[in-house]
Amino acid sequence: MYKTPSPAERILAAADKLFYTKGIRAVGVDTIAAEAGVSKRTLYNHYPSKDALIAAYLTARFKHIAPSDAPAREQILGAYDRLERMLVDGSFRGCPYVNAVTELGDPRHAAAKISIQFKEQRRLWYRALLERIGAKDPDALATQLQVLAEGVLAAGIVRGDPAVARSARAAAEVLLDAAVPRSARRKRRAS
Amino acid sequence: MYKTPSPAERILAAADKLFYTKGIRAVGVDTIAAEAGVSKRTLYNHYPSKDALIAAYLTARFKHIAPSDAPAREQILGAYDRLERMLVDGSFRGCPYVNAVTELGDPRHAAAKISIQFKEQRRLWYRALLERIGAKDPDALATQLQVLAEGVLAAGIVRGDPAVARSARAAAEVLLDAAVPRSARRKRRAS
DNA sequence: CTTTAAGTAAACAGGTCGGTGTACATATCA
DNA sequence: TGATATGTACACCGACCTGTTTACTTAAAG
Repeated sequence: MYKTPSPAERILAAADKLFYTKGIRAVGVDTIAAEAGVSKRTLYNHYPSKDALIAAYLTARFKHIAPSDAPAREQILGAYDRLERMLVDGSFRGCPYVNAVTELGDPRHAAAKISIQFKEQRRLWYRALLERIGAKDPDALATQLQVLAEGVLAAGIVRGDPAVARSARAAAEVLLDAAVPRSARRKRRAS
Repeated sequence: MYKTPSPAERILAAADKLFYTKGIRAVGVDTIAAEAGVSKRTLYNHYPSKDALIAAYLTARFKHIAPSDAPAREQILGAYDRLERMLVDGSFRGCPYVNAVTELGDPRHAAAKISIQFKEQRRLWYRALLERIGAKDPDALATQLQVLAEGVLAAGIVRGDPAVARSARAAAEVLLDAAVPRSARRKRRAS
């Protein structure tokens, strides 16, 4: 059923794994080529430079969150549950976009632009859900919820305690309760 | 009045500036020696390795927050105001401890231990203040406030919008209001 | 005056990095 | 069959990295 992955796909998969877990600057192109089971020449035939490979790596991680019909509050709080699951995973290394900007330093690098786009996409996801439940000032609250998530990712790098994610989830609940008008907070019955 | 800084001090100052603004891996010891106006030999006489210099750089940044008699709530919210000021500064590059762990990757590096200590110290600073105003569950709330701050630092790396810090401050106010018992929230009169 | 400590300048050692050049193998398709 | 595209294997380049060595200069202390 599954086609054997093409060289380009294997290269990207190897780059994803190594760039994320070891760090972009810590991994050389030779290592990626070896991990992909591909010669360095082939790697450079598919990606003209390491920078291009970095950009492809970040773009490929740019996963859109599947739209869902679940209650908005559940979806939002679910994001923090996912963070908690990421934290317990041994290969957790924080946010790949923040890491890339940190490691590369240069704000003109393509990675910087991709990272900004990703963060904004996430913020808009929060905001759309907040508008759906009629939260007041959904724009500011979306920023707050995302900063909270960002904080979990950052804190998780230095000490991956999943309790941090649970605390953030609890904080998000407080913020939601304070911003969602009482009329919209009717009890949901089991279905 | 000011003594001319010793070589060791100049080296540390140069390392601080370059490590923070350009990144640890992006800066070589030669560059630091040149910036300090010191030969490489002298640098290695004071710091036996780059790793030792990195550790010294992080330790030197380990500033304890000056204890203050100001109201606890003011002190806590003031932390977010300081974040906002950092964001507008052009040389802002996020949290040096998180950056170091990200850039070095190795969790056994001395930088990792130093970073954990720093983060825990900050968390305890929040907690002590929260206990003083009788917040309920000061331990969890301290974590939440710190995650919020951490999130501002991380978000500021990819897009240094100071509005993020203001949003975080507002979120902190909501969290504080929800956790501080009504009895302790008596109006403070102008003095 | 001489000794000793601490500094400079510059070359060097051994290694890794990103990236290229060359020669050879394989597979597809006209 | 033979042309073309795509792959491998591997040596090679220049640049830069951490860290060391050598030889020379200062400056203060006994």
